[in-house]
Amino acid sequence: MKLTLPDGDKLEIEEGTRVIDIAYDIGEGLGNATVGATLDGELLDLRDEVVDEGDFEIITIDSPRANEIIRHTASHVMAQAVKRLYEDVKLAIGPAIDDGFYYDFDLPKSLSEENFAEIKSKMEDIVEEGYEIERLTMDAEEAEEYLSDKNEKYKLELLNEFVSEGEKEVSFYRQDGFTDLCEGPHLRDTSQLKHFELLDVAGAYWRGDENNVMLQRIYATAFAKEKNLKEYVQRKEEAKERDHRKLGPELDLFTFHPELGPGLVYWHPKGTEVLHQIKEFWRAKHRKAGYEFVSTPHIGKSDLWEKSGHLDYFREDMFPPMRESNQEYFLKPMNCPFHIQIYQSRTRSYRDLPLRWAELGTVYRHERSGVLHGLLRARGFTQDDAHVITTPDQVKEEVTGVLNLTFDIMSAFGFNDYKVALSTKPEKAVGDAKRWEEATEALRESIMDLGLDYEVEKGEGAFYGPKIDVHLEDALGRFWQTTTVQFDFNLPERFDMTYMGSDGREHRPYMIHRALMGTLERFFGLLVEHYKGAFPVWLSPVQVAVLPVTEDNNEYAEKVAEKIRNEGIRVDARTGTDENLSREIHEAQLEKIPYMLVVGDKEEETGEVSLRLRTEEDLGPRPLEEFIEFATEKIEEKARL
RNA sequence: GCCCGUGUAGUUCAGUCGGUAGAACAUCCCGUUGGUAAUGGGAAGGUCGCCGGUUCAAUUCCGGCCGCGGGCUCCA
Repeated sequence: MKLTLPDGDKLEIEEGTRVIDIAYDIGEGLGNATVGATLDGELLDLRDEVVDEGDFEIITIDSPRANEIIRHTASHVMAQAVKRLYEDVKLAIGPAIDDGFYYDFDLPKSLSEENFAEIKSKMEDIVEEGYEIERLTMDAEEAEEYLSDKNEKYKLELLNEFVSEGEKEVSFYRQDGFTDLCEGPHLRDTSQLKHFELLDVAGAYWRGDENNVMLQRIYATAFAKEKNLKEYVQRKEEAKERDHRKLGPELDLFTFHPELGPGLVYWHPKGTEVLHQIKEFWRAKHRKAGYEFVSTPHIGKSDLWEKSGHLDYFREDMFPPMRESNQEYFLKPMNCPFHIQIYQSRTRSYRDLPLRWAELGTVYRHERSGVLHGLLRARGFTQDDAHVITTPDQVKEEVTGVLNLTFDIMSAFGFNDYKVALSTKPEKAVGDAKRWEEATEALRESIMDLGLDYEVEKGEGAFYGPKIDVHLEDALGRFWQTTTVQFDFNLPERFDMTYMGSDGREHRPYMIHRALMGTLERFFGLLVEHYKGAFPVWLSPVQVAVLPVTEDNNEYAEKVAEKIRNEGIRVDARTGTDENLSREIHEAQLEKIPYMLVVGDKEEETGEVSLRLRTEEDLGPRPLEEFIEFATEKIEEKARL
């Protein structure tokens, strides 16, 4: 049989030849460097026998795909180290993940970061001792006996599952005395493991189920080159620097006051200014896209939530009710039932559709205490919510419209890379099959029409309808879920929404929930991290700081500021302080104010201002009018600076 | 909600092997009128997260609760 090599050459091999033997066949150097291979993109262990034809590529320790293998082996080495160190350790699972790997253990001792040094040092021993890693296979019975002997109850559970899935044989990997039920792939030798770091210890439920016991998980990472490990650590530090929970209070944008209610945001004047800019922009874009705006109450009687089904299915996530005489009122966790009331206020005709109703609706959800995370996961938040109510034949066009609007808005914030996910019908679902199919197809076709790459998340849709989620990539290459476009077959049914068709009969409309930025809080948080607090001029709470050189220039500074303010630009004259210029610049710099105007005797004489950017560039003096023109233009075009 | 960690001035942190605490920055006051990232001096500021227990004495030891952080689960 033939394999196609990366350079296009065909390699004739005998079926069942091992990866490592193929590598040596190509060249001895390559053979020595081999840690695995890919066949049509699938990762193979170096010990695997190749039985299919396809695109074949050898992986050496330096290739990007090698990380997966390195980390998998690193997780075994870590597990072995933990077993060497502590009593009564049972192994659960230890896979490679995106940025590293982890291993889940069950042991009586509770692990903490203080133990990292000794674990790492034992790992280094195992690396130094340089054990060959061998693979062995056992049939189900043998394996069961072996694992029972070792008292590895979690591994036994996994084994039983494999067997019930029809596996006759399972593989183990062994280095020194350490043997682990494992599919691989792995390195050839523990000495190939060079650069690794333990990162965190955390709890994790066995099999991810909160009804199961909690295991102890150690997160760690490993790389082929020290340089890459350092870069990774740096990236983590950079992310810490950008953390909106640190920058928010530092830049006087917002605070939390947990003693007065965890997960509830207090927006300071500067944060509120930024928020207003975002909202104004959002409104303008929606108006242009043919949306109308609605405003609805924050609370509603229990009848409403009973009818919507929230009290049955969402109650845990709602704040407890407030009572008024013998009635219960609930804070809204969603806006939809209210929008439906507006729809129901009169008989709707097919001529009215589509309706596109948007509201920056503030909702409250009683999120479980452990999940709160600054602005990204709060208990009170504002959705940039809208409901699109359409006839069946308008569905696709409406979805396309929503996606276009999304990308239009996002590009203004400098987001141009996305991941799109289409989630299909889950096992437990309401609504008829035909509607599910139509809606899912409409979503799919819209994505295709826009030429977007997307992934299908099978069965991941909500019980009430399929959805599209969009994840944005930020300046640090991290992805954030923002946009969601969801069909709802449940609420129109529950509220018996109808419209009069051209045939004179009542029809059930399609309803689409959509939030483009997701929630303003979350979006704001991600903007802070994306920009590292240095908002583009149009968003900056203070766009210009006027800095007098001495107090004698205060009057001129005020005059300059007034002229700028009259042009609608947000400006702050720093005349209330007698600090020297360097100090004023230092402070404006820390506040990340885009433009600093230095005004001293020289400027006062000529009616000029000296412009300094927050990027530390001194652009020198220019007439005030010229600066105003410059700034206005930058704001207009939504420039970064 | 669960596991681990953690909680000292506005902020970042030190400290007390049980005798009620200290620095830097920020704040306020005084002096300096300074030309592109921190002027000098002084003052004020903390029931050491909350409640309970042990003790002559608790910020320190023990227990409970709350919050925060890293994860897990959850996000109809």
